[in-house]
Amino acid sequence: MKGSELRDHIIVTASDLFYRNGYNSTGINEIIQKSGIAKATLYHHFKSKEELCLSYLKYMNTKFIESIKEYCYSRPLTKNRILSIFDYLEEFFDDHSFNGCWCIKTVSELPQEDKKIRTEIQLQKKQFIELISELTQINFKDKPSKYKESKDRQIYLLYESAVGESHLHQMNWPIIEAKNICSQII
Amino acid sequence: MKGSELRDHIIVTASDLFYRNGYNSTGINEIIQKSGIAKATLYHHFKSKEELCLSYLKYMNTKFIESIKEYCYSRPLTKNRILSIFDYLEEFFDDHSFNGCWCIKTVSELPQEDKKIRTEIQLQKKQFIELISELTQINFKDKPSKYKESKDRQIYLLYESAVGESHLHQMNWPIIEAKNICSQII
DNA sequence: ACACAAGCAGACAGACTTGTCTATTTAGAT
DNA sequence: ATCTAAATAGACAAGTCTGTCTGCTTGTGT
Repeated sequence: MKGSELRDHIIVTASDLFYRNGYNSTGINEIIQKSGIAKATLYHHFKSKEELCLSYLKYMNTKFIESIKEYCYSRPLTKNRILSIFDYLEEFFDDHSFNGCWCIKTVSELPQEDKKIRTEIQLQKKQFIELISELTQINFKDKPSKYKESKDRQIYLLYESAVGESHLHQMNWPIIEAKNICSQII
Repeated sequence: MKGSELRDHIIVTASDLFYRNGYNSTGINEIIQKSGIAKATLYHHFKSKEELCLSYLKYMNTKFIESIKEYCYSRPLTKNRILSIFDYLEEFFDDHSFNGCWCIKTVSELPQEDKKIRTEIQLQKKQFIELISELTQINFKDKPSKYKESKDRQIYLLYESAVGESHLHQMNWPIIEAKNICSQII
């Protein structure tokens, strides 16, 4: 395995563990064991566990944005296209790997002082709102831009609660209800 | 200080630390130091840190439910009364002690296997939905009970995202937008 | 063929963690 | 006044954690 491939391999392995079992509950030793690498190798590629955490968040976000984009853009360009974000979430929820929002999980485990992680997460959320904004380009066309901005944020809120609450209650009604609200406000 | 008073004192101190700095980041030694008690005393009142965690969650919930009930029931009994839950949240948000949802925070830090904590949290959320249901008794009166149940859950979702996202972004627009949506669907 | 970078295994430091235990003192109830 | 239960301080066990370091092996480019 070449250097950069190995780095990615570590990120994938660590991401799976962080997302499934939590950041603090996942030790460096577990990561190197599951990755099949030496500890010195890990610290050769990442200067600290926190840097690995940042890579984990970025990896999850990249995968998510690419995947949901592909899913939603394959839908017909109508006012209802935005609703497909909830269909995407339902498929993700049914997947055994679903474990809620990695941003919320991670931020909950870290002290507030950790600015690097917090700004990365806020960046990711902004990026997601931007995606929503693209998906609603056909909606709210004759309304002022302030209005659209507000609507996009509202849809974002609905999606976020659908993720968090479906995970918390281990049921899919939050996704269905969030989609219902969304169809009312678009 | 009498026995039960001391127990409550420990819970209050621990709750402040857990909520502010996180469950895993708060050690037993910090709790006893801030409480001004001996370690053996803590373990006399709580058999483990997990039991103290459960007391923390119950304490936060009791305080919250009592406080929001008092706030909302003082509002006139109209269809808009339910909107006051967002006004309550805004006041809580402006308070320096606001740090998001303790349930989400705690569940994010614990392994999934921890059933005791998870069921307590699901219980608290059900209790909160029940409170919403009381506040919307005047709304949806002529609709079937299934319809009201659905609406109550939707309002619950809006409140939850308002809590989580206002905390994440450190801004109050999620509260305002959630309230806006709510006023549209009631 | 040789050099250098990157991998390996794992010991180790040092700082944390929860929970137990001993030994002593305090305070309230009968 | 005496007895019992609960408080105190703090050492300690047994384990966790991250990150560093040494010594050795492998593989690739020139």
